[in-house]
Amino acid sequence: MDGFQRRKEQKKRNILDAALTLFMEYGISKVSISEIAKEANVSQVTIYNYFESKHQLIHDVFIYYVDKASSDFEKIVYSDTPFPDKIKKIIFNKKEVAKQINEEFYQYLMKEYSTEGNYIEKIYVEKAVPYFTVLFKEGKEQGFIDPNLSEEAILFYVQMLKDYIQKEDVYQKILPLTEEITNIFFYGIIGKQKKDKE
Amino acid sequence: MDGFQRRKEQKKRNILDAALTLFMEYGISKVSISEIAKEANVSQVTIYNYFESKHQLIHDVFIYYVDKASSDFEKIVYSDTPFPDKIKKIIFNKKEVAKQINEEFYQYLMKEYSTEGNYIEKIYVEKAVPYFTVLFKEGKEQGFIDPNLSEEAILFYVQMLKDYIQKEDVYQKILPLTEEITNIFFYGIIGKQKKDKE
Amino acid sequence: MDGFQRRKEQKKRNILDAALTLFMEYGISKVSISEIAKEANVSQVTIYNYFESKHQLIHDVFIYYVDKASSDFEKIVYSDTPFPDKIKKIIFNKKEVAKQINEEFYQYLMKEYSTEGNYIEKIYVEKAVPYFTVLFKEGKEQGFIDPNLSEEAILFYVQMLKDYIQKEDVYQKILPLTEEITNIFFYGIIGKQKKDKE
Amino acid sequence: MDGFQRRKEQKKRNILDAALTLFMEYGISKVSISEIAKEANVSQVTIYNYFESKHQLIHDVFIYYVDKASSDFEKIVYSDTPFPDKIKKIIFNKKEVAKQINEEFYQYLMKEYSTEGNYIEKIYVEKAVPYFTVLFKEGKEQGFIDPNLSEEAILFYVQMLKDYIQKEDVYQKILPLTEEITNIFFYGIIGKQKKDKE
DNA sequence: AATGAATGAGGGTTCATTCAT
DNA sequence: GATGAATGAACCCTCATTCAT
Repeated sequence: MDGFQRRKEQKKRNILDAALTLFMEYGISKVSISEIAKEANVSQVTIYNYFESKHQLIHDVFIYYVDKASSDFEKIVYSDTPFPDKIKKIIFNKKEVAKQINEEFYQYLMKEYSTEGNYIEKIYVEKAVPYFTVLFKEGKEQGFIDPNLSEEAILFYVQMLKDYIQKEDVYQKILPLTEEITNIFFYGIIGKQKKDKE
Repeated sequence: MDGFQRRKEQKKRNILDAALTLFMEYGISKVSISEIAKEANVSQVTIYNYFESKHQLIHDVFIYYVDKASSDFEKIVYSDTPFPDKIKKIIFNKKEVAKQINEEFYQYLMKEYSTEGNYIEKIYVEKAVPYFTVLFKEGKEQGFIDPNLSEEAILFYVQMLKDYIQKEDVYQKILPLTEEITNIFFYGIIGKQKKDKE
Repeated sequence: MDGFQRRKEQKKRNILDAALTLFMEYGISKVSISEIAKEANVSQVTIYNYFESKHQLIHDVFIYYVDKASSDFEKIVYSDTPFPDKIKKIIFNKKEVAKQINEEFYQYLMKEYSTEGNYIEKIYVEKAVPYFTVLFKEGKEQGFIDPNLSEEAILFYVQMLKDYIQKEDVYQKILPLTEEITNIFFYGIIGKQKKDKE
Repeated sequence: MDGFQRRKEQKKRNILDAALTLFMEYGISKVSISEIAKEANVSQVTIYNYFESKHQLIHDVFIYYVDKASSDFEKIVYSDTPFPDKIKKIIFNKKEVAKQINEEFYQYLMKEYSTEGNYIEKIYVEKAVPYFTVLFKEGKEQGFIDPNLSEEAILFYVQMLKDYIQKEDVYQKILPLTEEITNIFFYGIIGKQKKDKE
């Protein structure tokens, strides 16, 4: 990739970054192309030169986001850390993805692309799910996960916790409860039971 | 309340209903005053006569919504049903509130009102939390809830499950996992452990 | 029609007039909604309140124009004037329609509506052709028109002359040739031939 | 002209051809520089290197067009064909110019250049009129044209028929009327009269 | 000479809100 | 009190044109 290409890619990334930041902060429909342009220090038209339409930009930002996020997953999953800590990190560590993803972002994509054969879903599954699979296998082997539980159910559960906690307003309130939440996750609301003869 | 008043109140409710329906279906920013007016069979200006601005309308719709929702809670909490079924109902039963509440609705309010000293939060706490308290007390007495768990933690957990599952797209996917999800909620991902001497 | 209605209709006509004037002067694509708004002394949005889109406005302007034009035809056809003078008037008299119709106007409509089953064509035929028929019958009876000529052919011919001469730039140049053009129309380029025994 | 020059000229022609094609198909204002660039396989800037502005490009395309068209005239006029057939060819033969010229093209030039002392007019007169003159002389000598008719009048008449028939939509409708139209052109709407003692 | 990248100006359209009746 | 009519501001997008390489 020569200098031209590199600078071009850089600018594209600038725009994607600016858009991602704004989308996550204010939602999608509240953010105008002109605001993104200002944030990225380019003209509106430049954005249109790189992305055909706002729709397309949103789509590309999503891909960009999923890429980033799944690469963070990967690091955690293959890191040299005890299983429970990995889970904690995934659920609670906001640093893992630069910032939270605004819910509208997800909603928008789900709606807009629902006609395209769950394209979004497909991408997500391809990129992120494999790492989860590896993680859950580890969890089961080490006795942290009930072997009777399906991968889908656990995936849903982790996803939910993660997504929910990512929300700015929730995050603040939940911080002091981290330990408790983790416990519920592992042992349920009924609490840790003594094992036989333990 | 005389006839005039009553008719006036009725019209106000019509508008609130129309707005709520549309907000939940399409999100807030996608719904225009003109659409609400059409749905409620009044003129746009009539809406302004009752509610100062779109902002104010949204706010009032939220109050209206919370009222409705908490009344549903109340019924469940005080119903003659085993504790686990109450929980299931709260988490999974979509009927409890007419339709799902669009996420943007929540987000919008959280953001718009965050400056107003968590006004929304206050309302929610006042209306809905008391019922949860009653419910959790019951749960602890019957041994379904670890007595060491704080009310906040459980509340958060229930809320999260409930909110998340309310999402249209999630709901469909989760249906077959209902049993498993419930199990995780009660016993954690580690699964049901045998109690001593049980 | 009460006062409200009348004023509304009046405003609609103002807009149609403004649009017609501008379209005929500058063509369709060169005229922006904002210019029409300025010319009609209303805001852009008002135009959108009356006409759904620029497309629709153009369409309505066309109907408006055809109505006006055919009413002018009617007057000429049923007036108490010798046949040749009627023809002359139709072809040369610009006053008959306020101003010339810009060619792009016609083209635009033809293209845009070609999918709608020649809607434009239908309107034109309904409104204007009947008067031509009356006129040609008169011409044939009085021996001014070769009885072997089909109505279509003559209609085409008159139309063409009329349209062509309506063009601003052509009109100026043609004025001194009026007599000659009329002669060619009646007697062809071969000129007036003596009739038998005349 | 060396190789450089020749290649340069070729590229210029490519651009002119591309522009002419597109203008005739879609009109002038609907065609963007970027589309012309794509059609001609050059960059937008290259177009600006050869032609100062879109305005200038349009102008040059017109010259290019008139050149082409008048060369077609020339061939017909000097061909070995009876006079009436030459006329027919000129009026009805679309092949003579690659495709019809979009009306807007003509209009645009007429308007834009009207301030420049009828520059367009001048070019047209210089290039095309001389051939018409030759033709009409032939017509008069052979008795096909009334010797009392001025050249201007006949020129106008032929031009008009030609232009009008060139229109795509008109052309289709007129085809079955060719014979009749020709007759009207030669003998007028009054029809062929018997000559004395004929 | 040729191009990819960038842009100011402007176009059609929608929206929350106000005016006038 | 209720409404039809009107609007300023903003949005997405396109275009002719220029900059930088």
